[in-house]
Amino acid sequence: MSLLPSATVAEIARYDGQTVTLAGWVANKTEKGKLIFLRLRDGSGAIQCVVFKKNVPEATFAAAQQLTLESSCRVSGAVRADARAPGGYELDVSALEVVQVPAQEYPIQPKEHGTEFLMEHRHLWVRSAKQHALLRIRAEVIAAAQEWLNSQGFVRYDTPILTPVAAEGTTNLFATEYFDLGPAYLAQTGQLYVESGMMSFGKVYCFGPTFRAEKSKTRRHLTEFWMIEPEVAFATHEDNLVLQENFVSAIVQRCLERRAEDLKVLERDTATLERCLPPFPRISYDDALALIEQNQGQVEAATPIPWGEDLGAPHETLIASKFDKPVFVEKYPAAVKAFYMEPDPARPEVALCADLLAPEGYGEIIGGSQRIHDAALLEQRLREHGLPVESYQWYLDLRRYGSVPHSGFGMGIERCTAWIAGTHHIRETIPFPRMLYRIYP
RNA sequence: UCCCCGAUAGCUCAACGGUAGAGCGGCUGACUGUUAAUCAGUAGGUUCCAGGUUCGAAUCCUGGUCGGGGAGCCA
Repeated sequence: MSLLPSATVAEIARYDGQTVTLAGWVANKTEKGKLIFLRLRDGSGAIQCVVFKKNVPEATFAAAQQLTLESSCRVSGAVRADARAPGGYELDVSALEVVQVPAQEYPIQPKEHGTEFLMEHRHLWVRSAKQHALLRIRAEVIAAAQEWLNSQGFVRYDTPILTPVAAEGTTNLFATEYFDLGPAYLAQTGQLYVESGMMSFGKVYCFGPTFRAEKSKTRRHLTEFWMIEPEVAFATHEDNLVLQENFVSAIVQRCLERRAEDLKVLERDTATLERCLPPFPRISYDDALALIEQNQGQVEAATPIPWGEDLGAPHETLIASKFDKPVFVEKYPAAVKAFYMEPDPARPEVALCADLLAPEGYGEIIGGSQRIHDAALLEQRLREHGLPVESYQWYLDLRRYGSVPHSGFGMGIERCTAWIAGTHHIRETIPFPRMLYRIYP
């Protein structure tokens, strides 16, 4: 015997006139004497179920009266199109099987709550309509990203989460003891490892959680976030930018196609998303400095900076505000960037790198570069950054045996989702966000 | 690590040194079209913690705890 429903709310229209059994949770209930309205949520959507006292046995009506918010139940009845019902269809209930009525009142009410309260109840909050829509969009972003790369001939190549050394510096790492082999660190990128796969398969990507012990307390930061990192052999910096704009556009367009309902729930203005088609505008770091100079005062704290200094968050906001599509900022001073970035042959003081800034102030969603493919230069950079060259021998090997120019990038799933969904804070784009002052639940 | 803000009923908040309050939610009752229903009734408090000032502290002061926003850094 199965307890599975015979239909889902998402496909209710095809059952018009038929009797079906739905299974789910009570999202809302209104009693009106001999009439009870239940809004039933089944994971695929929500539908209004109507219980008339005269249409059901006394015990069934009594059971319906007992239901409270988030009670679980199985409901049978005839599907009927009704203009009065939200969603266009409702269920005329003929039978009701209560699975559980909570002993205590469900904490989250259909009204305003504070952030702290909601975060404390994150395990329940994910049932709410807005969170449901947001997490569905996250799932779509992930599926779209992987399926698009697969369709382009990429091979998924999983990189380790426990690593012996730091890729981008040592201060922002979570450490743990690894048996008798000393400290191990949670990966803050899969990039170095994925480069080995690039030499094996040509086009690869890794996808998984990454960890940064940064004491960041902003709406753009999590200590644990998910990143997808493609890497391509023989790809130059230029090729890399083309790949990124095609990749991001494909993800956005797929969300527009398949998650229109969820974007509507979130009241997302989709106009800027629809414009998100290649090519994306590109400006150099030098142009960015000029742009900041010309527009000072427009964004608070976006004050002019001397050449060689990295852009801050307010600067990125100002730059992004000048474009109606994602914009690449390329060729940063090599000194402020990671050790593995290839210098521009025409101007060795800048790196062949780019950040992709999302429109509307959602910040940097991609960071990428062409990688150094010369073993001697790479080793020199390791030394300049004070990194232990012995630990990077395997990484240097990649440049000793058939080295080729290659490029890649990393896209943050949460930041990308926050932008597409139009959510202010990225903590809502992952089921259980990990932040500086929160690890529960 | 630094700067700013906050903590009062289950939730969202008010109470300007002088009796601890409202709305929502809960519970009880009424209602055949509700969409976060409406109406009537009802229960519900260690005002984050510790100390201080004062005749008197939710309110002022000091320290702490927890949380929120931002910076730096990054995706």
